[in-house]
Amino acid sequence: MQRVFEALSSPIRRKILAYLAHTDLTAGEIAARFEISKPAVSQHLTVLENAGLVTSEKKGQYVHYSLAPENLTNTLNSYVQEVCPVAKPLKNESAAIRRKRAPD
Amino acid sequence: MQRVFEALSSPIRRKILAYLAHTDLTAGEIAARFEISKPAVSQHLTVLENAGLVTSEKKGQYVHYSLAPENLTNTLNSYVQEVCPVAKPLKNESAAIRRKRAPD
DNA sequence: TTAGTATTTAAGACATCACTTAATCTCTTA
DNA sequence: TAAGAGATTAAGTGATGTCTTAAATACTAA
Repeated sequence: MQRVFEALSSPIRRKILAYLAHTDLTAGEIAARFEISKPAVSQHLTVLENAGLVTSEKKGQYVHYSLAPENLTNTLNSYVQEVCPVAKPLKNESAAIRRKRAPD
Repeated sequence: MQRVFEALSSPIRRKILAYLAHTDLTAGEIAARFEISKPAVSQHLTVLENAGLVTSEKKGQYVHYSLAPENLTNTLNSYVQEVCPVAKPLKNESAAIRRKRAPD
């Protein structure tokens, strides 16, 4: 919980998550999308991984990073429910998406 | 967005929000629940207010703080939808709560 | 084995954050 | 008006976060 919110407090880290939401990327591919140094990006990736928001897998000399969406979703939704139990949980558009899925 | 996540990155500030989720409190009542100094709490309240997560109203010599649940809910839910558009948005229990409300 | 690429680790500089105490401001009430 | 309480502002200090460059590690391929 703490690590998740700490990880999300950085704009760069949120941007990394946004990239990974579209597709997996290697460390180098992620670093190429920012103007800061590779070690700096690597440190951000470590923070995200320690928060359980991304996973990494070494393939040869590359390290592939993937989004771990469940932890982010679960943490934020749980927190919203904890602090705002009576709040309208979602915007209409997302509610519409949800209706198309099988409710379990 | 940035201010919201920045505000939520502090355990003390999240705890303040949790208190305010139950009831409005004055600055002094909030400060009494923590071991840090009153000015420190006041600074945290400023951060929360600048993020739009709480509102304050001066009544006589007291300042009453209230949760502003909509901004928190909207920001976090929007963010979840942005990064995890295919994720199951809410836990079952909260989905149940939602079903009881009028969907608009 | 050697050179080159991908990535992380290490060390240190600099900025920002969170706290403290002291001072200030506002309001109440004797 | 003066004293006192509630709250914030100001100023300074120590801790934490984020960046850099340099070095180390791991893998690939000539």
